[in-house]
Amino acid sequence: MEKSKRDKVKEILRRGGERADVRVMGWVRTRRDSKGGFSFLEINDGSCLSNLQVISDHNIDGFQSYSEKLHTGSCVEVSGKLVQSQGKGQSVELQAMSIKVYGGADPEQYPLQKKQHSFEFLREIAHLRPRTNTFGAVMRVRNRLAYSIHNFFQDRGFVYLHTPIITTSDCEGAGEMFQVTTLDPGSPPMVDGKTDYSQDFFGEKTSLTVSGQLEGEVYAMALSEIYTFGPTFRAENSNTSRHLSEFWMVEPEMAFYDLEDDMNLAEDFLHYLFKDVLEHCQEDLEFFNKRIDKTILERHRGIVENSFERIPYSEAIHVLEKSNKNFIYSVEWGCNLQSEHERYLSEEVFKKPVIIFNYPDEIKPFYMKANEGGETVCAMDVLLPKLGEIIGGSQREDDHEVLMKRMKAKGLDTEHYQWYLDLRRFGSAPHSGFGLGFERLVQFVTGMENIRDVIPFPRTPKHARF
RNA sequence: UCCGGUGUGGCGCAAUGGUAGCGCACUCGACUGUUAAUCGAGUUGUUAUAGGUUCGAGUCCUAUCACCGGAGCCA
Repeated sequence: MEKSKRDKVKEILRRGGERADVRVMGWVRTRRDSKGGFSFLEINDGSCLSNLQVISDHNIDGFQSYSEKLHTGSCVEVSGKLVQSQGKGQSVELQAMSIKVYGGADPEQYPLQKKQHSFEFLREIAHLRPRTNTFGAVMRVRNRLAYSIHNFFQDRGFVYLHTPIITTSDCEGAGEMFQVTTLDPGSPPMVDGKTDYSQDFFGEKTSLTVSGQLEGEVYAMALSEIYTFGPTFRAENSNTSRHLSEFWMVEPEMAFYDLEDDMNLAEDFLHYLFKDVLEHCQEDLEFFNKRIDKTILERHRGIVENSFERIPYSEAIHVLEKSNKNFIYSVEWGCNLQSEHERYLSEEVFKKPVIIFNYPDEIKPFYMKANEGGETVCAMDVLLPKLGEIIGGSQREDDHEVLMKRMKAKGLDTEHYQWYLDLRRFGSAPHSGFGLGFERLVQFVTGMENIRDVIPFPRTPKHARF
C-alpha cells in the first residue's frame, strides 16, 4: 500500500471536478449489479455522511477475483478516475480502474442490512454500529463539540486541568461511587468487624471520581481559570434515557467570578458551542433534522440568536404556583424542581433555555455560597427544553468560618476536607464554576433520544460489554 | 430502586386458547446508468428462560432474566 496516496471521500466531494488518479479506501454500504457488465458501489470512509459512488466495470483489475467478497460491509480500496456522474443523485462518481478487497463481509452473517435498524438492536452490536449513518454522524458531531469546548476555553486563557480519576473524597450528594480496590472481595482483611482499608492499595478506601470540582477549585485558586474535561463515574442504579454510569463532564472553575459571571460564562459557552456546530457540522445536522428530529435546526438557531431567560428560584416557584397546571408533584417553596416543572418552564412558559438561580440552601450541597439571610445559596441550573438540566453550577463558599459551619450542619467530616478548607484559610478568593454533562449536550445537539446512543460504548447498570 | 410495557426466523412486525404468518434482508434467476432499484422463485422458528393451568398455550397464571418508556437521583 502506498501510504502517500489516499483520498478521503469528504475531500473528493468538496473539491468535485474531474480528476485522474483518485484512490479511496472505505467500507461498502451498498452494491448494485448491472447485467450490463458493471456494478455500482457506494463507499463510506467515515470522513463525512455522504458515500462516494463507484462504478466498476466487471473486467477491471481485481473485480473478478474479489467479486465474491464484495458486499455490504466489506472494506475496499478503489483507484480510478473521478468523473461527472451520468446518473442522478450525485454530481461526481469514481470510475474504477482497479479494486481490492481488504476484508469481506459475508452477507449471510453481517448483521447490518441496507435498511434502518432500531437503536435497541444497534446497541447490541455496538462494535458495528459506527458503520451506520446515524452513528457516524453522532460521533462526528461529538468530536466537533469536544474540539469546540477546548477552543472556547483556550481562547479565554483557561488552563486544561487533569483532575484525578481515583479519589478519596466524594463530592457530597453527587451519587453512589464505584469502589477501587485490590483487596480480595471474597475475603478482605478485617478489623473490628469491618474491612481494613489500611491494607488496601492506597491505604484507605478509594473510589472513582464523581466530580473533579474540588480538585478544580484548588487549581483555580492558583491559575485563576481552569477547566476539566474527563470521565466521571456514578454508581447510581438509574435507568433512564439521560443517565450513564460512565460519562464525560466539563467543569470550569474560575477565581474572581461571582454567580452572575458564572451564568454569563455558561450562556456564552452554550451560545458558542451551538454556533460552532451549526457552522461545522452542517451535513450531519441536516441529517438529524431530517431523520431524527425535524425541529433541531430551528431550535439551535433559536438558541444562538436569543439570550437565555434568567429567573430566581423563588420567582420560578411563583410562576409554577399560578400556572393552573396539574403537576403530579405539588409546588411549594423549598421543594426540588421536578422534571415536569423544569419542562413546563423551558418548553411552555419561556420556550427557550432558562437559568434558575438562588436555590434554597436545604436542597443544595455544602460548598455553595450562602446568600444574605442564609435561606438561599448562589446556585444556578441551566435548563434546556426537552432535555432538562444540562448545567449545574454555583459560586463557592469562600469564607472559612461559614464553610465550616455549613459542613457541620450537613454532617460532613471536616477533618477529611482539610485541604479543601485550607483554600479558605490561605489566600481565599471569591470563585465559581459549573459542570456540563457532555453526553447530554451531544444528545440535545443531535436530537438523539437515548443517551446510550451518543457515546461509543455506553456503561449503564448491568451493561459493560464491549 | 419504583411504576408501566415488551420479549415470535438475521432485522421489523402479525397471529378470538385450536395447523406460527407477512415485510425486509439473504440465496438463485430475469431486467436495468443503478441509487431504499424493480420483477419471479426459494431458504430461515426449541415463540426469552423455568415451572404451572388446560384435551390443547405464542396467547392464561407464577417466578426469573433482558430490553424499552416514565419517575426518583443527577450531569
